[in-house]
Amino acid sequence: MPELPEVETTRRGIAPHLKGQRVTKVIVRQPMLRWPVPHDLAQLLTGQVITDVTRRGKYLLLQTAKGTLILHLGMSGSLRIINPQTAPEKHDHVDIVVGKNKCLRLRDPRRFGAVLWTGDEPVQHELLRKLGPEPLSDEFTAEYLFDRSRKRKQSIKQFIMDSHIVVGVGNIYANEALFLAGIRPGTAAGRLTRNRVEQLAQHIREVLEAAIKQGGTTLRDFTASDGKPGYFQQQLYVYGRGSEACRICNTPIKLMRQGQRATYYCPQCQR
DNA sequence: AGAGGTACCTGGCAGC
DNA sequence: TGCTGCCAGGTACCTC
Repeated sequence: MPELPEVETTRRGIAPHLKGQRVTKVIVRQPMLRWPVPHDLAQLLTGQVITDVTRRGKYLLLQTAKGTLILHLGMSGSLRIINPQTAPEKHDHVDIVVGKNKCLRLRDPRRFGAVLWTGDEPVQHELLRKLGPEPLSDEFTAEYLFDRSRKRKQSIKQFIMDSHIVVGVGNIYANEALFLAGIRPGTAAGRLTRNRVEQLAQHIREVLEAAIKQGGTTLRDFTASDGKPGYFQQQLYVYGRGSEACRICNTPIKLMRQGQRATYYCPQCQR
Protein backbone atom coordinates (compact mmCIF):
# COMPACT_ATOMS: atom_id res chain seq x y z
CA MET A 1 0.00 0.00 0.00
CA PRO A 2 0.62 3.39 0.13
CA GLU A 3 2.42 3.90 3.39
CA LEU A 4 1.89 6.91 5.60
CA PRO A 5 3.67 9.41 3.30
CA GLU A 6 1.61 8.26 0.34
CA VAL A 7 -1.61 8.49 2.33
CA GLU A 8 -0.67 11.94 3.61
CA THR A 9 0.27 13.04 0.09
CA THR A 10 -3.10 11.81 -1.08
CA ARG A 11 -4.86 13.63 1.75
CA ARG A 12 -3.17 16.91 0.87
CA GLY A 13 -4.03 16.40 -2.76
CA ILE A 14 -7.73 15.74 -2.32
CA ALA A 15 -8.57 17.92 0.71
CA PRO A 16 -8.77 21.27 -1.12
CA HIS A 17 -11.23 19.76 -3.62
CA LEU A 18 -13.48 18.28 -0.95
CA LYS A 19 -13.48 20.60 2.02
CA GLY A 20 -16.70 22.58 2.27
CA GLN A 21 -18.23 20.69 -0.67
CA ARG A 22 -21.60 18.97 -0.61
CA VAL A 23 -21.85 15.35 -1.69
CA THR A 24 -24.27 15.16 -4.60
CA LYS A 25 -23.94 11.54 -5.64
CA VAL A 26 -22.36 8.29 -4.49
CA ILE A 27 -21.72 5.36 -6.82
CA VAL A 28 -20.58 1.98 -5.54
CA ARG A 29 -19.66 -0.36 -8.40
CA GLN A 30 -17.90 -3.00 -6.31
CA PRO A 31 -19.03 -3.31 -2.69
CA MET A 32 -16.76 -6.24 -1.85
CA LEU A 33 -13.58 -4.63 -0.59
CA ARG A 34 -11.84 -5.84 2.55
CA TRP A 35 -15.17 -5.43 4.27
CA PRO A 36 -18.42 -4.78 2.44
CA VAL A 37 -19.03 -1.13 1.66
CA PRO A 38 -22.12 -0.13 3.71
CA HIS A 39 -25.17 -0.88 1.55
CA ASP A 40 -26.73 2.46 2.48
CA LEU A 41 -23.60 4.54 1.90
CA ALA A 42 -25.27 6.71 -0.73
CA GLN A 43 -28.13 7.47 1.62
CA LEU A 44 -25.78 8.28 4.49
CA LEU A 45 -23.47 10.54 2.52
CA THR A 46 -25.55 12.26 -0.12
CA GLY A 47 -26.43 15.83 0.83
CA GLN A 48 -23.74 15.99 3.52
CA VAL A 49 -21.08 18.70 3.49
CA ILE A 50 -17.51 17.44 3.90
CA THR A 51 -16.21 19.59 6.74
CA ASP A 52 -12.68 18.22 6.90
CA VAL A 53 -10.34 15.63 5.45
CA THR A 54 -8.03 14.17 8.09
CA ARG A 55 -5.86 11.14 8.61
CA ARG A 56 -5.27 8.65 11.43
CA GLY A 57 -2.46 6.27 10.63
CA LYS A 58 -3.17 5.13 7.10
CA TYR A 59 -6.90 5.76 7.42
CA LEU A 60 -8.31 8.81 5.64
CA LEU A 61 -11.30 10.41 7.32
CA LEU A 62 -13.89 12.46 5.44
CA GLN A 63 -15.84 14.24 8.13
CA THR A 64 -19.42 15.46 7.91
CA ALA A 65 -21.90 16.71 10.49
CA LYS A 66 -23.66 13.35 10.43
CA GLY A 67 -20.67 11.05 10.60
CA THR A 68 -17.32 10.15 9.09
CA LEU A 69 -16.37 8.21 5.99
CA ILE A 70 -13.35 6.03 6.76
CA LEU A 71 -11.14 5.14 3.78
CA HIS A 72 -8.19 2.76 3.71
CA LEU A 73 -6.15 2.18 0.57
CA GLY A 74 -4.90 -1.31 1.43
CA MET A 75 -1.98 -2.41 -0.74
CA SER A 76 -3.07 -1.06 -4.08
CA GLY A 77 -5.65 1.65 -3.50
CA SER A 78 -5.49 5.16 -4.88
CA LEU A 79 -7.75 8.18 -4.87
CA ARG A 80 -8.02 10.90 -7.43
CA ILE A 81 -10.11 13.88 -8.21
CA ILE A 82 -11.62 13.62 -11.66
CA ASN A 83 -14.53 14.84 -13.71
CA PRO A 84 -17.51 12.58 -12.93
CA GLN A 85 -18.07 12.12 -16.69
CA THR A 86 -14.77 10.26 -16.98
CA ALA A 87 -15.51 6.64 -17.85
CA PRO A 88 -14.66 4.32 -14.95
CA GLU A 89 -12.06 1.66 -15.52
CA LYS A 90 -12.00 -1.91 -14.33
CA HIS A 91 -10.99 -1.35 -10.71
CA ASP A 92 -12.69 1.97 -10.07
CA HIS A 93 -14.94 0.80 -7.26
CA VAL A 94 -16.39 3.90 -5.63
CA ASP A 95 -17.20 7.46 -6.76
CA ILE A 96 -18.09 10.28 -4.40
CA VAL A 97 -19.31 13.20 -6.45
CA VAL A 98 -19.16 16.64 -4.85
CA GLY A 99 -20.80 19.78 -6.20
CA LYS A 100 -21.46 19.78 -9.91
CA ASN A 101 -18.35 18.43 -11.54
CA LYS A 102 -15.84 16.97 -9.12
CA CYS A 103 -15.55 13.35 -8.22
CA LEU A 104 -13.38 11.48 -5.72
CA ARG A 105 -12.73 8.13 -7.36
CA LEU A 106 -11.34 5.12 -5.51
CA ARG A 107 -9.38 2.61 -7.53
CA ASP A 108 -8.14 -0.55 -5.83
CA PRO A 109 -7.20 -3.57 -7.97
CA ARG A 110 -6.48 -5.90 -5.06
CA ARG A 111 -9.45 -4.77 -2.99
CA PHE A 112 -7.59 -4.87 0.34
CA GLY A 113 -8.82 -1.35 0.96
CA ALA A 114 -11.88 -0.31 2.90
CA VAL A 115 -14.74 2.16 2.75
CA LEU A 116 -16.59 2.37 6.06
CA TRP A 117 -18.93 4.74 7.83
CA THR A 118 -19.20 5.72 11.46
CA GLY A 119 -21.73 7.96 13.10
CA ASP A 120 -19.52 8.34 16.17
CA GLU A 121 -16.20 10.01 16.76
CA PRO A 122 -13.94 8.22 14.28
CA VAL A 123 -11.19 7.69 16.86
CA GLN A 124 -13.66 5.55 18.81
CA HIS A 125 -14.14 3.24 15.84
CA GLU A 126 -13.07 -0.34 16.49
CA LEU A 127 -10.31 -0.16 13.88
CA LEU A 128 -8.85 3.12 15.11
CA ARG A 129 -9.25 2.85 18.86
CA LYS A 130 -6.24 0.66 19.56
CA LEU A 131 -3.80 2.27 17.14
CA GLY A 132 -0.43 3.46 18.41
CA PRO A 133 0.68 7.09 18.29
CA GLU A 134 1.28 9.06 15.12
CA PRO A 135 5.01 8.89 14.38
CA LEU A 136 5.13 12.62 13.61
CA SER A 137 3.37 13.64 16.81
CA ASP A 138 4.86 14.55 20.18
CA GLU A 139 3.39 11.36 21.62
CA PHE A 140 5.88 9.29 19.66
CA THR A 141 8.98 9.61 21.77
CA ALA A 142 12.10 7.50 22.15
CA GLU A 143 10.99 6.88 25.72
CA TYR A 144 7.66 5.49 24.54
CA LEU A 145 9.24 3.22 21.95
CA PHE A 146 11.84 2.01 24.42
CA ASP A 147 9.24 1.20 27.07
CA ARG A 148 7.02 -0.69 24.65
CA SER A 149 9.95 -2.68 23.30
CA ARG A 150 11.11 -4.05 26.63
CA LYS A 151 10.88 -7.84 26.91
CA ARG A 152 9.72 -8.15 23.32
CA LYS A 153 11.40 -11.01 21.50
CA GLN A 154 9.87 -10.01 18.20
CA SER A 155 12.28 -8.63 15.59
CA ILE A 156 12.63 -4.87 15.68
CA LYS A 157 11.40 -4.60 12.10
CA GLN A 158 8.13 -6.40 12.79
CA PHE A 159 7.80 -4.44 16.01
CA ILE A 160 7.92 -1.02 14.31
CA MET A 161 5.56 -2.24 11.59
CA ASP A 162 2.91 -3.12 14.18
CA SER A 163 0.30 -0.36 14.01
CA HIS A 164 -0.58 -0.91 17.66
CA ILE A 165 2.95 0.22 18.53
CA VAL A 166 3.22 3.09 16.06
CA VAL A 167 1.09 3.77 12.99
CA GLY A 168 2.23 4.38 9.46
CA VAL A 169 5.53 2.49 9.28
CA GLY A 170 5.14 0.08 6.38
CA ASN A 171 7.64 -2.20 4.73
CA ILE A 172 9.53 0.43 2.74
CA TYR A 173 10.11 2.89 5.53
CA ALA A 174 10.75 0.21 8.16
CA ASN A 175 13.63 -1.01 6.00
CA GLU A 176 14.88 2.52 5.42
CA ALA A 177 14.64 3.67 9.03
CA LEU A 178 16.53 0.59 10.25
CA PHE A 179 19.24 1.23 7.71
CA LEU A 180 19.57 4.86 8.77
CA ALA A 181 19.71 3.81 12.41
CA GLY A 182 22.32 1.12 11.66
CA ILE A 183 20.22 -1.65 13.18
CA ARG A 184 19.86 -5.21 11.86
CA PRO A 185 16.18 -5.84 11.13
CA GLY A 186 16.25 -9.25 12.81
CA THR A 187 17.43 -7.97 16.20
CA ALA A 188 14.99 -8.71 19.03
CA ALA A 189 13.25 -5.45 19.92
CA GLY A 190 13.78 -6.00 23.63
CA ARG A 191 17.54 -6.27 23.27
CA LEU A 192 18.16 -2.82 21.83
CA THR A 193 19.73 -0.26 24.11
CA ARG A 194 17.95 2.95 24.99
CA ASN A 195 20.37 4.87 22.82
CA ARG A 196 19.73 2.76 19.75
CA VAL A 197 15.96 2.93 20.19
CA GLU A 198 16.34 6.69 20.39
CA GLN A 199 18.26 6.70 17.10
CA LEU A 200 15.57 4.55 15.53
CA ALA A 201 12.68 6.75 16.67
CA GLN A 202 14.48 9.77 15.28
CA HIS A 203 15.10 8.10 11.92
CA ILE A 204 11.51 6.89 11.65
CA ARG A 205 10.38 10.49 12.02
CA GLU A 206 12.97 11.80 9.61
CA VAL A 207 12.41 9.28 6.86
CA LEU A 208 8.64 9.77 6.96
CA GLU A 209 8.96 13.55 6.95
CA ALA A 210 11.41 13.46 4.07
CA ALA A 211 9.15 11.13 2.09
CA ILE A 212 6.12 13.36 2.66
CA LYS A 213 8.11 16.37 1.48
CA GLN A 214 8.94 14.52 -1.72
CA GLY A 215 5.38 13.38 -2.34
CA GLY A 216 5.82 9.77 -1.34
CA THR A 217 7.52 6.89 -3.10
CA THR A 218 6.35 5.92 -6.53
CA LEU A 219 5.15 2.36 -6.52
CA ARG A 220 3.49 0.06 -8.95
CA ASP A 221 -0.05 1.03 -8.07
CA PHE A 222 0.41 4.40 -6.46
CA THR A 223 0.07 7.81 -7.96
CA ALA A 224 -0.62 10.96 -6.00
CA SER A 225 -4.10 12.38 -6.41
CA ASP A 226 -2.89 14.82 -9.06
CA GLY A 227 -1.29 11.99 -10.99
CA LYS A 228 2.27 13.20 -10.42
CA PRO A 229 4.76 10.56 -9.29
CA GLY A 230 6.50 10.66 -5.92
CA TYR A 231 10.18 11.38 -5.88
CA PHE A 232 11.28 9.53 -2.78
CA GLN A 233 12.07 6.39 -4.74
CA GLN A 234 15.30 7.94 -5.92
CA GLN A 235 16.73 8.08 -2.44
CA LEU A 236 15.92 4.66 -1.04
CA TYR A 237 19.03 3.18 0.56
CA VAL A 238 17.98 -0.46 0.82
CA TYR A 239 14.36 -1.16 -0.13
CA GLY A 240 14.19 -3.06 -3.41
CA ARG A 241 17.98 -3.00 -3.79
CA GLY A 242 18.87 -6.66 -3.11
CA SER A 243 22.43 -7.52 -4.32
CA GLU A 244 23.07 -3.90 -5.28
CA ALA A 245 25.93 -1.97 -3.70
CA CYS A 246 25.23 -0.16 -0.44
CA ARG A 247 25.20 3.57 -1.15
CA ILE A 248 27.46 4.11 1.86
CA CYS A 249 29.98 1.25 1.89
CA ASN A 250 29.46 -0.64 -1.41
CA THR A 251 28.74 -3.94 0.36
CA PRO A 252 25.97 -5.86 -1.50
CA ILE A 253 22.56 -5.30 0.09
CA LYS A 254 21.09 -8.50 1.51
CA LEU A 255 17.54 -9.69 1.03
CA MET A 256 15.78 -11.87 3.57
CA ARG A 257 12.24 -12.65 4.60
CA GLN A 258 10.54 -11.74 7.86
CA GLY A 259 6.92 -12.72 8.33
CA GLN A 260 6.55 -13.22 4.56
CA ARG A 261 7.75 -9.68 3.89
CA ALA A 262 10.95 -8.76 2.09
CA THR A 263 13.62 -7.29 4.34
CA TYR A 264 16.64 -5.51 2.88
CA TYR A 265 19.71 -4.52 4.85
CA CYS A 266 23.39 -3.77 4.58
CA PRO A 267 25.36 -6.39 6.53
CA GLN A 268 28.19 -3.90 6.98
CA CYS A 269 26.31 -0.74 8.01
CA GLN A 270 23.68 -2.50 10.10
CA ARG A 271 24.77 -4.42 13.19
C1' DA B 1 0.12 -11.51 26.33
C1' DG B 2 2.97 -12.35 22.66
C1' DA B 3 4.48 -14.51 18.47
C1' DG B 4 3.76 -16.63 14.21
C1' DG B 5 1.16 -17.97 10.32
C1' DT B 6 -2.99 -17.35 7.16
C1' DA B 7 -6.18 -15.02 4.58
C1' DC B 8 -8.17 -11.59 1.59
C1' DC B 9 -7.31 -10.16 -4.16
C1' DT B 10 -5.44 -8.88 -8.76
C1' DG B 11 -1.76 -8.00 -11.95
C1' DG B 12 2.96 -8.04 -13.53
C1' DC B 13 6.88 -10.46 -14.45
C1' DA B 14 10.39 -14.25 -14.99
C1' DG B 15 11.11 -18.68 -16.53
C1' DC B 16 10.00 -22.55 -19.19
C1' DT C 1 2.30 -17.20 -27.15
C1' DG C 2 0.79 -19.27 -23.03
C1' DC C 3 1.11 -21.45 -18.80
C1' DT C 4 2.90 -21.57 -13.80
C1' DG C 5 4.72 -19.73 -9.86
C1' DC C 6 6.14 -16.00 -7.31
C1' DC C 7 6.05 -11.29 -5.86
C1' DA C 8 3.86 -6.76 -4.38
C1' DG C 9 2.86 -0.87 -0.41
C1' DG C 10 -1.51 -3.92 4.75
C1' DT C 11 -3.52 -5.78 8.60
C1' DA C 12 -7.27 -8.39 11.01
C1' DC C 13 -7.80 -12.71 12.74
C1' DC C 14 -6.69 -17.32 14.12
C1' DT C 15 -3.95 -20.63 16.77
C1' DC C 16 -0.38 -22.03 19.83
